[in-house]
Amino acid sequence: MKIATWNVNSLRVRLPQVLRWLDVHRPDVLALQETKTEDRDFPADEFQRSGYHAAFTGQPAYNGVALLARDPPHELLTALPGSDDPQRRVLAATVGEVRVLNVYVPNGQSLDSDKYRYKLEWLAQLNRWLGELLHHYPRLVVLGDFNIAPEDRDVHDAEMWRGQVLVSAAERAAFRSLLDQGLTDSFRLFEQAGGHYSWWDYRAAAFRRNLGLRIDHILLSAELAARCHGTRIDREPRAWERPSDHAPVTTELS
DNA sequence: ATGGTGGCGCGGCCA
Repeated sequence: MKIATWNVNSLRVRLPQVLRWLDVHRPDVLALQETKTEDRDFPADEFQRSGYHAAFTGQPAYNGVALLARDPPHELLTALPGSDDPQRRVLAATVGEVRVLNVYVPNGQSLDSDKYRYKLEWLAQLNRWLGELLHHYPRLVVLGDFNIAPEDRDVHDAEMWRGQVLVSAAERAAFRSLLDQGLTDSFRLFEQAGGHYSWWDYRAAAFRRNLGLRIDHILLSAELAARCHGTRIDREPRAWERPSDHAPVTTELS
């Protein structure tokens, strides 16, 4: 089973790239973030023609998450439990025997921002939900744009980034809490080296110079981690014309 | 050079 995640930074702009990528890689599940698409405008028909069912929760201009799946997704949830947050950042569904939780974690903007406090509170809510999720769904994958580089080796220049948003100690502690509850960063099951990134700023030719961060993750419950054969970051679409600033990440499970 | 690029939507916000 192939499960992938991709922050597309506008599905309207990136639809041809997503269809192209799906056609080549044929994942069983693709989680999208930053669709920036209202539900009534979601291009479900286009994905249907490519053999994918779609589940989605979106809003105009910002946020928005979706799941594309070859088998129909069911038991949909579109928010953190008990949350009345209007920002569309969560989509959970069951596909086959796997529970999939697609997240678009808030960016946080800067450490002195209200958005940073919102990010940490959002992560605390996710952490509070996770124990229950793992209890109910031993085959759980939590994936998406976490907007956190977990360790210095996930950052192109750790000294330059030190203390900034996406790498701060509080964000990393929140990410670590997800792992401590029983999730595994599937990328690190197979690759220990630095220099592997999933996001590169549009500015300053960051991709060409590989000045990136690894902030898109596929986290697996113990049962799924034991079945994981590999997780890779596909840099190819980042080099296409008019790319997303994020690369897709894919994991393979037996 | 507190810049740079991109998306949304048409001014300013967000990443």
